[in-house]
Amino acid sequence: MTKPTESELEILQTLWEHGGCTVRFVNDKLNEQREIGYTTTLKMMQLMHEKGMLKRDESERSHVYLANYSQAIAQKTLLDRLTQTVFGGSAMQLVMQALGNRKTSNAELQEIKKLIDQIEKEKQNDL
Amino acid sequence: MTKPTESELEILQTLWEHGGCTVRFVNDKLNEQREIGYTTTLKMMQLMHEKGMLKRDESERSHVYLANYSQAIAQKTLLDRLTQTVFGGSAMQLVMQALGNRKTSNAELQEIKKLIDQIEKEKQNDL
DNA sequence: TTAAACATACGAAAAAAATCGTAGATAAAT
DNA sequence: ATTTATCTACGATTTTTTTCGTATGTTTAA
Repeated sequence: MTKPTESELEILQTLWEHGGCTVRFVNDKLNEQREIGYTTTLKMMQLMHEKGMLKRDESERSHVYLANYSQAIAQKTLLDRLTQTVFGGSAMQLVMQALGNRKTSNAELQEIKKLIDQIEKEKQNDL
Repeated sequence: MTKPTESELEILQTLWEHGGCTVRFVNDKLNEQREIGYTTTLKMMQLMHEKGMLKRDESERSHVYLANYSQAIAQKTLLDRLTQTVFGGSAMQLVMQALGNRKTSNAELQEIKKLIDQIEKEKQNDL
């Protein structure tokens, strides 16, 4: 699957969050962020469908679109790319930035620690 | 400063890593990744210079370019955006992915733990 | 001292991404 | 039963990004 553009991501985001959506719904969502014409969104989603990035159900007059590109894959792909392009390949640096630059709740911090412990344990087992 | 495009990032990356560079040098670096003509890179860097994204020293025949857009800012900007667009705003999720999806060394994991402890302490002080 | 290599500037063009108008069909509202 | 609103499809157009050829001047090397 070819990497999504900025606009495509906006749409995917809506679909990831809400599941199956009509063009109308997605367009309304997008318009909460910025002005964008209905047919623009429509065209966009049609193209994404042709590309195989979205699935759609045409049984009703208002077609219902679904993401056919998982959030998990997008996360991995884009995170990898970001790591390469601005963090010189160091995932650690990225993590440090992410943690430092914003308020993360204590509970979240605990969870991350737990995750780290878990990773360390797995490493032990691999020896 | 306007957000850098993909190609601009490639160039910035080289400059961040190597400091002041000639077009020739940058072009050679880029060609280690993919084929790209010399004048293409030249034009690119000239445009970035006009935009204020790069500085340049014209005292020699081969101009020397420097990033005028800090890696730190790029990191923050793009990380924020990625968090919004594919992680539904959750920095934690991003961190988990980053840690889980790749081999991070023990030393690095320790450092992250340390960082977390530090953040927690700071939180204490703020109470 | 001439030819080859290398540099910048400039102008365009090609490619990619985003935007929208209009037509034609169907459904909803009056 | 009309009018109004809503959909999709289609075809362009606009904007942004990427790419490169050519002209022209300056070193370098033969």
